[in-house]
Amino acid sequence: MEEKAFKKYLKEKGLKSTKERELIFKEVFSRHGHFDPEELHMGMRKKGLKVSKASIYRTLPLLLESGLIKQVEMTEKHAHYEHTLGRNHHDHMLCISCGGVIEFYSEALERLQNRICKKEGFESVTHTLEIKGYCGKCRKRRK
Amino acid sequence: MEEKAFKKYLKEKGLKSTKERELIFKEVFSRHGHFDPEELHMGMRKKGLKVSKASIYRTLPLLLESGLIKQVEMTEKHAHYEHTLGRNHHDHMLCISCGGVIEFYSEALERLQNRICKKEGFESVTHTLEIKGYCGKCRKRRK
DNA sequence: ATCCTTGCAAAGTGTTTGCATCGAG
DNA sequence: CTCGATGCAAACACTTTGCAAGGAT
Repeated sequence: MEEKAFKKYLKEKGLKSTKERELIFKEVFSRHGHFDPEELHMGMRKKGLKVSKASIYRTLPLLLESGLIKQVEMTEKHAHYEHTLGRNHHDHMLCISCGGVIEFYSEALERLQNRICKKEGFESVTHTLEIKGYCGKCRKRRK
Repeated sequence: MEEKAFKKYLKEKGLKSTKERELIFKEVFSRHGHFDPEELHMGMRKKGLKVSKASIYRTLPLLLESGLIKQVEMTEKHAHYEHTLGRNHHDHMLCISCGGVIEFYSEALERLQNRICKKEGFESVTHTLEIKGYCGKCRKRRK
């Protein structure tokens, strides 16, 4: 199991391997799809494992940092809106190295996405695409 | 101005056109990028317009439903995670209505993205695509 | 006159934190 | 023995709601 990876990460960070962290780790990896902290807590509770929500909330960022889980639905914690008149859509490329942002728009990409949505019976309202990598300048610099 | 569209929407719904709703409408459309309820409230306050936060929170869903604004970067109000082991890359469709998540993968989409990156001189490392909209079930329910 | 809307403050959610205690190293 | 970790409950930040008073139709 990749539990070792987690323990290794904890050790490197000078953090401790505790029973609770182990239990949380197992619960996370027993799941197949997405989960939120609450679901995780309930899942453990049903199995008779008693770990506080606080520990779950404190452990998830560790799993995140260690790369063992990832966050989906980059939820800002509050609602954001924009009005729909006169703004056109674009996507982003984010340079990991210099932090630069390239905005781009591709008609072909939009069309392809729509086709994929149709296949799933999904009605697209909006989307966010972020490609992370290295921009032209930084790529040259790295060589 | 599209203020008429809003008034029309209110009328159809049997709701009233009030001074507060008008002010909120104007503030929303005076903005160019994204905003959150708090920013909106502060913006109005600075102009000496006094409308309660509650009214803002009650008016935004109306603007949303009327299609005059859209919601960005927010589907649910809590964190979601998934673990990264043994799972291959996939993207997500998020249902705005029921919170459901559809995972999908498209080879064609990946290829197209790579092509776009190449054109920009960008070296892609990873990406996240989230399409927000209405899933099949919710689409039917809305009709 | 009716019934929707407002502002306020209280109640809800989801998440974070202070503190006393516990336990891994 | 030493610090980090835990559980609990209080604190937080954002959003929703109950209620009495006000206002649009």
